[in-house]
Amino acid sequence: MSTPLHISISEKLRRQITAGDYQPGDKLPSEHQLMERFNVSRITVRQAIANLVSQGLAIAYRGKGVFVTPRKKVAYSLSSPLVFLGSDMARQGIDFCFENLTLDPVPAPEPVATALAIPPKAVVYVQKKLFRMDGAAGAVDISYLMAELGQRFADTLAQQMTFPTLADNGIPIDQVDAVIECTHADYAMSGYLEVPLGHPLMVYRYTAFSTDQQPVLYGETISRADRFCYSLSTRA
Amino acid sequence: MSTPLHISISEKLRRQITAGDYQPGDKLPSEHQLMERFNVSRITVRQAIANLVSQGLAIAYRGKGVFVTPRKKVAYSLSSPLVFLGSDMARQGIDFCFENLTLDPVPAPEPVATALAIPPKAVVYVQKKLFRMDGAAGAVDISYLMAELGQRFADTLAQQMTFPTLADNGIPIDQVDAVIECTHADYAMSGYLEVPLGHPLMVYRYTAFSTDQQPVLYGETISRADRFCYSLSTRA
DNA sequence: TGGTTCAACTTGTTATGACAAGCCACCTTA
DNA sequence: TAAGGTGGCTTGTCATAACAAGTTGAACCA
Repeated sequence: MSTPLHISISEKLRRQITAGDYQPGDKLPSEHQLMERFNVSRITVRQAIANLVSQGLAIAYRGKGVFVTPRKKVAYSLSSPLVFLGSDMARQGIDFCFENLTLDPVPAPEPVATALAIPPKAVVYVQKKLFRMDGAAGAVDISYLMAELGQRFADTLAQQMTFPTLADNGIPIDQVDAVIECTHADYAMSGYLEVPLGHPLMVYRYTAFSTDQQPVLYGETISRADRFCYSLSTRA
Repeated sequence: MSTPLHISISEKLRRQITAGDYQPGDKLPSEHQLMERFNVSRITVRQAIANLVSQGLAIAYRGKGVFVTPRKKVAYSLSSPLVFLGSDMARQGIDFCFENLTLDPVPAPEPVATALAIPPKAVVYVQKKLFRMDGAAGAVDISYLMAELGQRFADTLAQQMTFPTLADNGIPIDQVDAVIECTHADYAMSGYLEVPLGHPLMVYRYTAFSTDQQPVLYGETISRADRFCYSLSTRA
């Protein structure tokens, strides 16, 4: 066997997890128990557990133990971006709500100004929202809205999602250009989303256009990659 | 200071990276040099480097050193999934090619049978392809093709992408349903994609339908999350 | 000059040992 | 009974040590 010990141990545990010997939420044997079971040093056991954690299969709590991570992901449909996110969640049996963190006028940063086709440092409204799924923090949305719209709908935006707010006031969104990528939690995000530093995140970066092809809204939805996925359907 | 040594060291290095002291592609100091610079043990240095790697900022190669990860990501457009992937790459100035790893008839695993609406264990053709961008392994595609199609086009499939092969033979793809999610490299994928275990990956899991609404192809494109992102445009 | 060998340098694996720090249940005490 | 402390469990941090294995370039030989 030229495969490292810690690999063969973490693979053995992985198979036990996927086979159902350890259910989501179950506690794995302690490091000491694994040392005896596999007759290896603690370093090797810890490396094996680190492998599982880095693969998103387990999560360790100091003083408590290592637990199998719950599995199910929530799908966010991209096929019709105008749908209220909450209804998407409700259809999957998830209790969805959002918290308005901030809503302020600021000078537009460079990428925002480019996306919205306005001069750099022109005033835009930036809104930070925290999305909760079944009570747990799941995603943060940071969106930049054209100044006149932000000012006009400030009260509503704090309580209702952005797309419905705009649509209700005669500004339907016609097109959304977006990019999906993967990043890691920095210090700020690890605080918002209650995850460790470096935890994998998905970023949905979008620019929304109104019916007259004018960019109206630019933003990023940053979500826990272990909780979220995106679904879409494309036709020729 | 109650923050662990390895955290403060990796944060120091992270700041140097983001400040540009170490450019993308640059080699970081060796473990030995970092031990002397910070006056700590090798365990601590290795933990600090592991932090950077888990945050996607660096990548380690045995015998060579630790390097700052290159930053630019290649965008894969999802708006028209029928486009030949290579032309997407070429437009971004990327040299694209693929290697046929395997192409074999196998009994369909359960999720494949469900997606293709065939009985479990019915024969399908599974093809593994390795995508190379500028020579470096960037993505693996594992696709399952209905048996009669796999048998008919086996020779062509080893040299040409699947969608063009089907289209050239009168089987155009009309609709693609897909899910995008984030996972981590297991042992097999870390070998294919030349990344460390646990490296973040993006999965594009698709079912392609022909014009008669019949599922024809099911598969997963698994790509390095530090190299790839997905772009899409949706209309109301 | 061309090819091979080898030494030095890199990261990877693994052991042993020690203490810190978080969590929890049990036991003592008021 | 209720409050608080304590001990034993857990994972986290960090040191020293040794060898394995991949990479590279310089020295050597043909």
